[in-house]
Amino acid sequence: MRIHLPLRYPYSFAHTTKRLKSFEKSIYVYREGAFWRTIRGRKGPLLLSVAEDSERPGLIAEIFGEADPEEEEELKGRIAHMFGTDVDLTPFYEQMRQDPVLWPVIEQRIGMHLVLDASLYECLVKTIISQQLNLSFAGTLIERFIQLAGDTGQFAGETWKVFPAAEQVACLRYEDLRHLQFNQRKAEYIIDLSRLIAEGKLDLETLTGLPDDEVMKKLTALRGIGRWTAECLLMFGLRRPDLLPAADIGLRNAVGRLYGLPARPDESEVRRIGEKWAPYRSYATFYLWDTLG
DNA sequence: GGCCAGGCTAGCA
DNA sequence: TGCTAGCATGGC
Repeated sequence: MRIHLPLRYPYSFAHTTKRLKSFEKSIYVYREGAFWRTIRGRKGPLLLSVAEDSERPGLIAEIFGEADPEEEEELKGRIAHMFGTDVDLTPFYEQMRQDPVLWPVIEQRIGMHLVLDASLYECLVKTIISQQLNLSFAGTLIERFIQLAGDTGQFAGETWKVFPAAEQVACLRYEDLRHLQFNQRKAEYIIDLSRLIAEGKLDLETLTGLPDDEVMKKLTALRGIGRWTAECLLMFGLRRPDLLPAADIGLRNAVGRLYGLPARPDESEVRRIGEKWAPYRSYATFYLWDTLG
């Protein structure tokens, strides 16, 4: 199945996928100009490749595996949402020109969009795993988690891992994750969350229609999810435009460095500096994180 | 070896 | 309501 996706420019596929290369593991691969990963379709795992369309402006997505023909429109919508193809960055850029410190950072990355995870569940689990860990080790743990709990798909003779569904993780024991070097509480957070979903007591998709503050309230009521994790889901799972995870250590470092502050700013200082980025604080955060490399 | 990581909870004042 | 120790382990 081949799907053409028109783009809203400015859109730089190179800037947009650059960040993904650092996540290259079993479910993310970037080769020959195309981004590859597995997703879950109605009938089972699918392999997705996305690249720039060489014949006309836009992206071209190819889907391998047993996709339901009636699923095409749905898949098109999902991929468009993942890659932000209908997001217009122009108003954000117009506003950021007013910030002489941040603008040069943005100007070097014109057309950089955010690529979302394939599901809210995947986003939430990855974010919980990443809590308080350096990104390198967090990536190692995510990879081990996928290898342990994820299933596999066969596509054109190649075997691919698929990010596990909540039902698969719900069957694990805490000690299974302990063996991967998760701490006890993180193992509990992830398995307990997965059990809630598998038992039908929590439906992350219902968050899609709620305003930011209600999403925050629902998520932070769950054990293991604090403000930072909820903000990350809003930004990286739901593509909400105006979040500022001001307590985030990486964001504080980036702001301190860029604005030439004598010491790392605290949360309130970041919030004060970031006020002028509203209503696009998520994008400002995303571009600032990108400066950390 | 020591300190820090794109935090959160539980326990205490 | 606000503060803090403890968590586990890699990276530097």
